Amino acid sequence: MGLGFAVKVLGKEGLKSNDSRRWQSDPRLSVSIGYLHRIFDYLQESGITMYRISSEIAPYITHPDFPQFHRQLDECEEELACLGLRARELGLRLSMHPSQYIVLNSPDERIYASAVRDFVYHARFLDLMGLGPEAVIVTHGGGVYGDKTAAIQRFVERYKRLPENVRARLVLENDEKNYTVPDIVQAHEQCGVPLVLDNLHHRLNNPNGLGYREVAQECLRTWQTDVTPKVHFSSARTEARTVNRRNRKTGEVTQVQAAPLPSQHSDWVDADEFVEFLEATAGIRDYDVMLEQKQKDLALLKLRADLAQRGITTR
DNA sequence: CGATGTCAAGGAATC
DNA sequence: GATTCCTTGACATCG
Repeated sequence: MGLGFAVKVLGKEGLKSNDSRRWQSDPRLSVSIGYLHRIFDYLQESGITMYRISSEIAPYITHPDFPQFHRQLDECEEELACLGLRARELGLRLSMHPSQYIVLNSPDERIYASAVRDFVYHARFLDLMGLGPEAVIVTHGGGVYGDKTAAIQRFVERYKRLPENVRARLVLENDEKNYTVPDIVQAHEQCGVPLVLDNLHHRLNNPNGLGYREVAQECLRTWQTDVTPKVHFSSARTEARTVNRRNRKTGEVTQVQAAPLPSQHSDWVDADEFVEFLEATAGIRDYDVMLEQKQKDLALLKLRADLAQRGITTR
């Protein structure tokens, strides 16, 4: 089982995950690629084999108002091939996760069109790196718009019409508000999209009270036999945090103990909870785990150590 | 330098 | 139909 983390590196100073300057400063994908090389160095040093690349890696590349950014992939073909070669040498499993604004099933044709543009850019980015089918693009079901069946149907029809290289990488994850595991299973049955199980989202959005084993069985079987399935795992924050709250009228700032929202990610993985998940899903099929904790790579390394103490080894 | 405001983008709830 | 929240981190701006 491989363990991965998302985007931001905390274990080493000065590692940026993308060129995040504003458009006025002419940010560039080539700068981001340089950052990724440094991150790959760190992954190699720390023995981490899975990583989610920032979706902001190519700044403004699909922004309708800034055509000067739209050709960045063409400009960086060689650099991307070189970066991808390195990723393969290091045995990295890479992935991407477009932002919440990318909604394939929106009834608004313009939003649909921009979602396709964004997926096309993500897929081409991974293609230019020469990565295999394990390098997936994760998305959510989108909005419900008052009729979930119709909304799922729209996702399915549009998925079928995506370019082949996008369909080869796009995978669907259950979310904490709209699309449950049974909902995304319905989408899979109609278009074949592989499914990513997110344990925390499942805990928050599980009206039928399904157990980890049954939802894992449903999701893991949706992946081709030659690609290792991926799940998302995170422990929820349970402790209250001290937050500064500003009074709207007076501007006065007071410190308040904020109860955790059930959907907030905790700093660290609860190893007991993780083992519980492992045991619940044992024997179904091998899978990789993308961790989504606040402490990012540090949480991964701590979990790896905690698991090793229990005799469980991870990549 | 620290504090605060802003950011390209959607959806849903609220009025 | 318009406004606000959701949630997030880093950049930009202001004092």
